[in-house]
Amino acid sequence: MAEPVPQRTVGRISLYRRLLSRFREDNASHVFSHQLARAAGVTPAQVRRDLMSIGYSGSPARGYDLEGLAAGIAQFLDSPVPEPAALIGVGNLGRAILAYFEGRRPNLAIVAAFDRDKSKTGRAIHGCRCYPVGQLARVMRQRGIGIAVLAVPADAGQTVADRLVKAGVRGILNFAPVHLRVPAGVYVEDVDITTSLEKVAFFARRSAPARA
Amino acid sequence: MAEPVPQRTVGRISLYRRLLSRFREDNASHVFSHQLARAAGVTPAQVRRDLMSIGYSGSPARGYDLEGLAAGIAQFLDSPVPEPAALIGVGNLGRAILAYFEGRRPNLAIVAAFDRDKSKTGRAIHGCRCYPVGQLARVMRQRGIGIAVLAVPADAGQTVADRLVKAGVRGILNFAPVHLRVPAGVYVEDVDITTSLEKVAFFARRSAPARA
DNA sequence: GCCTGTGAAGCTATTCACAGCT
DNA sequence: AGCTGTGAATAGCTTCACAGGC
Repeated sequence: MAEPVPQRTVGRISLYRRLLSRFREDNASHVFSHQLARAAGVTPAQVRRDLMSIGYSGSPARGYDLEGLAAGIAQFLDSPVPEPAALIGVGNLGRAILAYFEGRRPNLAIVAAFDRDKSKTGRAIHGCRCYPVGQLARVMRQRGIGIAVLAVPADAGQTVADRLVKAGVRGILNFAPVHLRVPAGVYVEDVDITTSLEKVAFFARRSAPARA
Repeated sequence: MAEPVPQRTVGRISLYRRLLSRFREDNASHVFSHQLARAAGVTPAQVRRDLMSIGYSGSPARGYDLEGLAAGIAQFLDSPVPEPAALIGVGNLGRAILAYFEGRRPNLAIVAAFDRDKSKTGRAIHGCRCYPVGQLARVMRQRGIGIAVLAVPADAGQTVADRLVKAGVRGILNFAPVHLRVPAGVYVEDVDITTSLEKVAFFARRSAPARA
């Protein structure tokens, strides 16, 4: 941990981990960098550099040991203690996100949901209890929640972000199409679906026409 | 259009456009680069360079004309003709995406949905007609669809991508947590929610503890 | 004075290319 | 022969800093 690991590398490490299961299914015990690279859509050198930067080593003869690598990634990426997360905004997108993460990684799970609409609160949705936003700070502190997934409309984004910061949030996964202004020390990762679709449309147009 | 505009710039241009409406509401007729920069969370120099790279100029005295800039961005980003898109995978996430884009940009709309589950096909969901995947190629060609949003499980991702390519797709917005192997000329933009959440957890942990 | 447009500098991330190992 | 680990080179992106204009 001498040098800070670049953000992109962290993202790819998470990807590599998911790919490992595929090699396990083939009853392989080791993978080479070029195999992982092919599966991830990056260059072999990139894979080697990424694994180097998290301090994991392979053997020139056999490549990377699957189990050892999985353990190495877990040690690098995962918290040793559970990291409960909250969802704010139980609309269409919020519910889809709840369903998406339901029962995935026990150590990194959405354990509470919040909405301002009273008709959504008081019950459980996809196995997750739903509270009114007024109880945000109380529930977050009580359950030790430091991570939030924000799936509210754009105009509510900053207001909710401010409340999250006051409640001690340390990281936000932001689906609201606004730039959030947060103090240093709070990490924000934006997922901007509209922009992503516009990028696809733009670059699709530039590419060579499929056929005559 | 002498030099190719970088991918990141295209993303930010899309963001800037959405921010413009906020300034319009304040009855402003012009914006300075530092205002846009602040709203977008980037540096003023970045804004100027981005606008330069799409060939739009402001005036040193007044900044950028709101209407002119909006028109300039539209000319750069948008297709002059409608660009119909398809959604493949009408699960929780797929339905949320349909709702999200319903009635947004008339020129860039999801006009057809596909699923392999017969119980979902034959009806309209969020105003979008839903077909069995078997009809993918037929409907896509008939309606001139060149853009696809992929919201299927990981194990179906590559198979569906292959079918899309055969049906003449030019760009894919991929929510499936797999790397898609597509021929050159097909643009793929990945949205990997699991990786994003793991990044948030990772960097949240590194940041300074909120308080004592 | 404060802005834009932009060449040049600076950074960060990726890829090259090869020594060393088996 | 073919792999990993890694310094060095490259490419790509961002920021600096200032000339030019109102």
